[in-house]
Amino acid sequence: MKWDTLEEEPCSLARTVAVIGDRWSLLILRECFLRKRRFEAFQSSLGITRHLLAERLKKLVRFGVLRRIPYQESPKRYEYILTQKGLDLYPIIMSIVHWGNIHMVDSRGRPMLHQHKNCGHMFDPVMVCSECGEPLSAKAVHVHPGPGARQTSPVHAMAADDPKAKAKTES
Amino acid sequence: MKWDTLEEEPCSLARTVAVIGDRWSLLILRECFLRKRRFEAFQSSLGITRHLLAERLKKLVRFGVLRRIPYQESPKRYEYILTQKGLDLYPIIMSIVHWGNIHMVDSRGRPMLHQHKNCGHMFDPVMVCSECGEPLSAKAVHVHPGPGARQTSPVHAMAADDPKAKAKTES
DNA sequence: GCTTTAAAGTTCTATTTTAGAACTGTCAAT
DNA sequence: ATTGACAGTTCTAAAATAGAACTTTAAAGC
Repeated sequence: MKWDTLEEEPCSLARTVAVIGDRWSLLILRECFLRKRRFEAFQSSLGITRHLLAERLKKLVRFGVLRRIPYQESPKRYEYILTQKGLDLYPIIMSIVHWGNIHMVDSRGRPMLHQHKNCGHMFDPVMVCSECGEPLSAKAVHVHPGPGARQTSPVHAMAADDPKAKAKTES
Repeated sequence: MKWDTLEEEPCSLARTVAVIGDRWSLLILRECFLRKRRFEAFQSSLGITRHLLAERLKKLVRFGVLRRIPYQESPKRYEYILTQKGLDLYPIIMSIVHWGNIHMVDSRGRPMLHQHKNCGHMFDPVMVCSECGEPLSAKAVHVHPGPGARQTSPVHAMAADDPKAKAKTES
């Protein structure tokens, strides 16, 4: 698969993976949510190569997740801050952290604890149904094709406008 | 960074990224949640190379996310099913899909819709506080070091038992 | 009996990505 | 005049991925 076409696939998971589904982007975003903003700060706390960091930051800016903003003139210096689109990644980050807390911690326990300012308590994130408020599980969800669904063919066969593509993948 | 040590870092996000943070794993897991179980089914619907698919399935089995189970004898054939640890990835998958639904869909609309069997409604996933039930946002959360937190040094400087490592990274 | 088909991989080379280190340009501070 | 901070860029070597062909076991069709 060509990864530069992943973002055009008729699948919201695939399109999001085009943005965050590589080895470094989620770690960079973790730093963003921990209020890091600058190139040197990212580089030194992650140990990412400068080359890759520059590339990933460009990609995140291109996708509108980060904004590159000058924080001083002469020499012109920039910092990277989360846009609203970037802030909206918070549930993804938190659900990843929570899964790690449950399934990947060692005997020392959790590296981080989270406190909800609204209620004051230490908490875990819980994913619930927007309609009834009950916690969600895979088995309680039924999936339907939406208006943007592909017709029949699998992802990788869609590119060419080959009239036989559909028949071929169904054989 | 060596990616085979990522899973030992004192960060639940990094440890989870060690499991799902590559280009294919999340797409494979999407298929798992859509009830796909077999090698050929994964391969043909994703277009992943057979080599990579075999590697990724091994990795997911090694991490306890999938279990490899024989479904027939002679010739012995196996299928891959989600463990409880794997099923617990559902909030991650759903939050990724939801972000894509909000920020990455084209004019045709969502590729998939989700119906909650419990209440019958089409829904979106919402992440709430386990203690007060309110929806979460990054700005309403305060982060504290937990019992498994690293002491002071950044990730990449922790490996060697070099007594100067700590001082060096603080300079 | 011989050939084809299916499933679940394995093996091979070519291409792309990433790692690791050094280098650049602009300015402020010493 | 030199050093250092910051935000990158440029290079080569190593690793990962793509793409295709090959393997094994056994059932099905002729």
